[in-house]
Amino acid sequence: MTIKDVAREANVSVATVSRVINNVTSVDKNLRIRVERAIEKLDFKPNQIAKSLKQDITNTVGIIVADISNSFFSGVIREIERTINPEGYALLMASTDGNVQKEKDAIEMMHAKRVDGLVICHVSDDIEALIKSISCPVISFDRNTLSHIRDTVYINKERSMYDAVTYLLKRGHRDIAVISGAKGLSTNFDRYIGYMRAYYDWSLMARKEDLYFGEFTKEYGKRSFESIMQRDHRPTAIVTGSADITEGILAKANELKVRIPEDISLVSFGAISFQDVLDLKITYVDEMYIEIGKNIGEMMLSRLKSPKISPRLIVLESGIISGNSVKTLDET
Amino acid sequence: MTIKDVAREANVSVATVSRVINNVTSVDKNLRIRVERAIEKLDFKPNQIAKSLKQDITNTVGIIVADISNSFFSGVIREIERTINPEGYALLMASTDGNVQKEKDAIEMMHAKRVDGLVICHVSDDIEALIKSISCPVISFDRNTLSHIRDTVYINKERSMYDAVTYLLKRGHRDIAVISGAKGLSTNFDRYIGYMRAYYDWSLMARKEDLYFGEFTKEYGKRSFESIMQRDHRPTAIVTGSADITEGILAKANELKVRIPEDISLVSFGAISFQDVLDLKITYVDEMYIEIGKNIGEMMLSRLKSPKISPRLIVLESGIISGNSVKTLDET
DNA sequence: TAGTGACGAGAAACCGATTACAGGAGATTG
DNA sequence: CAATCTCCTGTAATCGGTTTCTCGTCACTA
Repeated sequence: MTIKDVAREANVSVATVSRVINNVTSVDKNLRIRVERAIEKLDFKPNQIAKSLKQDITNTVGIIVADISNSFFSGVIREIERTINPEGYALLMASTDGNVQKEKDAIEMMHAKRVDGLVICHVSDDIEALIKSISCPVISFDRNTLSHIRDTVYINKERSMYDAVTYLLKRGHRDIAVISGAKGLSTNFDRYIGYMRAYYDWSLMARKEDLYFGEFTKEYGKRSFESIMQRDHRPTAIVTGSADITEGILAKANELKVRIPEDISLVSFGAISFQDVLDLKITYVDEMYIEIGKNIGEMMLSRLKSPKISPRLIVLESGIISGNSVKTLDET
Repeated sequence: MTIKDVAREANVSVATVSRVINNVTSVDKNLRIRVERAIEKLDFKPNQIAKSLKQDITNTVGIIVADISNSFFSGVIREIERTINPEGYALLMASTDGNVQKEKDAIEMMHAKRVDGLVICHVSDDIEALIKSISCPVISFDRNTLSHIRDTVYINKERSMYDAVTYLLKRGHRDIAVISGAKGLSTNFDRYIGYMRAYYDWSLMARKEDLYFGEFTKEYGKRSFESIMQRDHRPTAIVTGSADITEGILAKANELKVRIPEDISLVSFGAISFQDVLDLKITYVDEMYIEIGKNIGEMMLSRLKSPKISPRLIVLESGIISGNSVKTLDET
């Protein structure tokens, strides 16, 4: 079932059929009706692949993240879809599991399939050459790409961490631990700098043993928290790097009968989904996945319309939502 | 940058380049080397679109669900991806928001893009004609498609509901409410039948006012629970249709200071993610998204290899995981 | 040495659409 | 009324690969 069959059925040329379908230039009314009848009769559906080949447009945007079942990513993706779908774009997705090779494979696959645009939350910095070699617009998110001139959307994590730590310092905490994801990610470097800057501004020395940079997982949250609880000298507060980590901490705290905030205070990056089920309201930094997704989607649409405009950087400033997971300490 | 450029650079025909790339038939060693050098030098990446057009194979599987940010769906999708990625398939996704028109659009889009296979958790039964018209294999999941002969993967929800209700009946409950999603979905019809069957077997009459069929959302869970709490004659137990609904109930119960299981017992379809944070362990029916995703992925791969074999139905039997959210009532 | 077969490489058709180009019919103008 | 212009429509090229077909070369056999 191709455009040829329709042309034969309607007794016109394939060109005319194509013109009717895309209603470009005026077509004689009678012919148009004949073609439309034929299309209906044969239940003809144009082959996008052929169209894409000729026009070099696929109406597809690729998205590469570590794990689509992570609620932050799936939230962002959902919002991107909501934004670009009305304009006719579909979403081709790939997960990397944080694996550099998989990430490279995913980028090559997206290029091979000629996506019109690519959204990526990259794991490795080793992909710049690859990205440069593919010709479509690329938007990075949740990662700072200082040196690389490219469209980017992210939350100012340095600022957020600075605010979170300052929030704790103001309430008397002087020994604050950080539990976050892999050290190599820019998003964690940003957190590190924010932490150090707050300590610097308060003329305090940070302790190396207070920095836990491992994985953005519930499991890592559990492990780190347990290890903190076994220390002789414990921090009085913890800032986590993601909602998953926070959940791990809460689970382990529940298991070990550690009370929050009585025994240790907690500030989370990202809200946990069951906030309203607990009497404990976690103080958290909003991860704003809806805003991020929307910004990415809109940026992509504008970029697809005008590829030539210079790269833009959208830095979202997030705020702290106060709960009751932080205890105010007496100054001594 | 096309295969022609490579052919010119290597001073061979395009056919030879193609043969080298796909290493089909033997190619002279010298020529092969020349071609490989040219590919490397020009950094040539074949255009999948062109290949797809000729071969009528896109190496892409489509997936259509209501909402990708729903944790059940994103979990299933992740597992599907894990299964089919190693075989070279990518995932094209579309959300429907439970909207019939969007669902139809999504199916047409998938067909236009000529996916090799399609996985769908459909909203409407009104799509059979559409599905039949597209020529690729289609797998339904989490929906019973009694009348339609098609590959299907789902959990036996009738049985699960029967077990859940029986579990409660055995513990002395005689007035059990159900809060679940839209009445029109087969998955809820199945729950309904399971519920009625249990009541029948125990020679009890079900009450119409105990059946809340609305939406699979946290919000609906809250609303329904609140309305239950305002009733004069309250049920002693609730079975929910999804983890989202359960979360809504827990949130509202926390707000209204209703204690579980002291004031009302609860059984959930699907585990909540923060089970281990609470002292309350919800008794739940495992939703088995990993098994579902894996079964779908494997079914799809086998189907893509042998399209002719007759449709298969995989019905997963789920079990009840006991917690402490159900109170045993004294028989009166 | 002529005939046969195997093998490898290039030419060209092909996939299914879009689109540049050419040409015919009818309208407009001098 | 002839020349020119417009407007449609069809023919054929095109997108970038794959694949069939054809043909030349070489080894082997009779």
